[in-house]
Amino acid sequence: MNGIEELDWSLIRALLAVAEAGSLSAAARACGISQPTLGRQVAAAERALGIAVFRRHRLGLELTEAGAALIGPAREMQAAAARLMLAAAGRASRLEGTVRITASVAISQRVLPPLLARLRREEPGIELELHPSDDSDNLLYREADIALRMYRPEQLDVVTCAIGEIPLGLFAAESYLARRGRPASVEDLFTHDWVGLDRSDMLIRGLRAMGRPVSRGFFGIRCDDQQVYWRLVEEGAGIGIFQRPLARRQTGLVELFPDLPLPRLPLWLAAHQALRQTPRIRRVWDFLAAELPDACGTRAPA
Amino acid sequence: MNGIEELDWSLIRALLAVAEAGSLSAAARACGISQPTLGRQVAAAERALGIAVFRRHRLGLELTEAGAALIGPAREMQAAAARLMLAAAGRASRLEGTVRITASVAISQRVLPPLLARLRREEPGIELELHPSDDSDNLLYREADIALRMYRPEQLDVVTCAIGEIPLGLFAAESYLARRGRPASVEDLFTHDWVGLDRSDMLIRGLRAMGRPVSRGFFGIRCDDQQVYWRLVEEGAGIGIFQRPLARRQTGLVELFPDLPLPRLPLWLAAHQALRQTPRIRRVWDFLAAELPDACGTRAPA
DNA sequence: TATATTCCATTCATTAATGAATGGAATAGA
DNA sequence: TCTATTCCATTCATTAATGAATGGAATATA
Repeated sequence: MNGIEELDWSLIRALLAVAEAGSLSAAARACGISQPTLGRQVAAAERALGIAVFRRHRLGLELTEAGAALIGPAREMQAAAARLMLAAAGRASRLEGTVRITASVAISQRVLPPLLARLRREEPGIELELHPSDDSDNLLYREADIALRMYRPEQLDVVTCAIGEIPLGLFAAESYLARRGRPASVEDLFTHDWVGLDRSDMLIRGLRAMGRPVSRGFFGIRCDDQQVYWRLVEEGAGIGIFQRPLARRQTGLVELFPDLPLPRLPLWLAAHQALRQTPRIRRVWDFLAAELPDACGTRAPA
Repeated sequence: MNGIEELDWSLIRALLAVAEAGSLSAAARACGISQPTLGRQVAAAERALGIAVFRRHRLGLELTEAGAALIGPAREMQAAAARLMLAAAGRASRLEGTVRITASVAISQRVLPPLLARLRREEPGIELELHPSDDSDNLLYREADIALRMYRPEQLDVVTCAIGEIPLGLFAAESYLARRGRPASVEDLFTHDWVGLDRSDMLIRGLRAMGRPVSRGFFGIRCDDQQVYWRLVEEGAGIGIFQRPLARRQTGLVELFPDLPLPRLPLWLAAHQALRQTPRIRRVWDFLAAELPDACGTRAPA
């Protein structure tokens, strides 16, 4: 290739990865290649372009002024590449390839495994990647094809489907109740130990809506990590609030005041509009839309 | 690399090259790689994208409908890559690297060698590529950094510099004149044999402007290839018209009627605007702008 | 001060990509 | 009908790219 088309486009992508990650090692990890390889690719790009794109220092690589001038076009290539791949995905007709799903940690652990196992049996050509995450970051576009979210994503170009509302319930471990006694009334509930959340104010807002304003200090122990939250309640650290259908499957947990009106968690399925036309993603979407209401207990028993 | 950034960008370029060339072999030649390699790259891209980008048939590869949807984004990547490389070239500060020059065959052979040899001695860090071509295709953007043209390029973004006008002269070989006698008058000229051009009508137009309209058949022998044209006249095939300064350096050729008013050939230097700011290209440009008027005889003797 | 961590750069063995050579198919022209 | 040409696809040897391992430097921490 002659003239200005000499530069291998893959090298441009290497430049962009390093510019974004700030170091060879971090960029190499993100790209799934080795650090020496990426270093060589950056060096090759610099030789081909005739400029120093980065300054090397201990904590990584920093764009030179000349290098910074390349980032705009590199990003445009990236966006165009994304469009190309979306266009191709929209034309793929086989039920093959990878579908990446992101969902909360709780749902990833307690709802999706049996469903996805079944889906794999029904569609052996479709490979599934499950990314548990409680981050509310918008992962949808870059790292997942389908997202399960407890709020309605409002990003442009994203298609959403309401699965239902997940009922919540108060639960305590049998060991806790054996030690502290079972709350005799709703008022009594608030004399007990609770497990709370650290940075999230979800529980505080929920209790305020019940007419019970509390502060962070009300929760003697707090943790945002859902897995750890479950373990704390299971071990008798206090009363916790869970998605009722999931907690009812957990032995050793007792529901308190099942008829107490608690807020419900909405559950939405989301996918990028263009990707959703891809047969494999369409298949997974339809499967989840059909199966999740029952699996999450969002549908009243018939 | 996760998500939609999985596809090696170099494969996209391969797709584009084949889409534009219409066959693996032609695209491979244009890219300077082998046909099997390109075939593999296209196959790898098709596998990664999960669609058939091309239909193979005897005379090459034809875009499928799905493949055609990819060309827009691929072209956008190409444009962005070009912008990136222009940005980099504008930041290169060393007098190093390759400069590609295109000029007519005659000038490439008879004018530029001594000049470029000298430039190489003055600037050993600059590598030069010379592409002789009589094509009036716009090669400027893709295959050459600097072009010498006998017309003023009017493409947008191209900077031009007038070098001067090359005087033309009528010449014949001594052997021809020994055999046919020297033309006694201008009228006598037209009873002689002439070497003409095949597809180009330049000579016909020139003679018409002299009040001597002739048809193609007036030239008993015709060839568009400049090298062959020279050889034919040298071998005594007939009278030819040449750039006077170049022909005067050729032993064995005699100029006829030096005072006969003939059209003159304009000579222009052209470069892409953004590229011309690159130090090495700037250096070559300045050198040629300074040296070419004398070398081509476009400047009147002081 | 010693240890741990993270970074980039280099070496060497392994793997992947490439190109030369070849074959088969289709078409045009003598 | 035979030959020449151009195309894509395949095989095998060669070359280039890659990754594991390693080393040195800089910084933070016990």
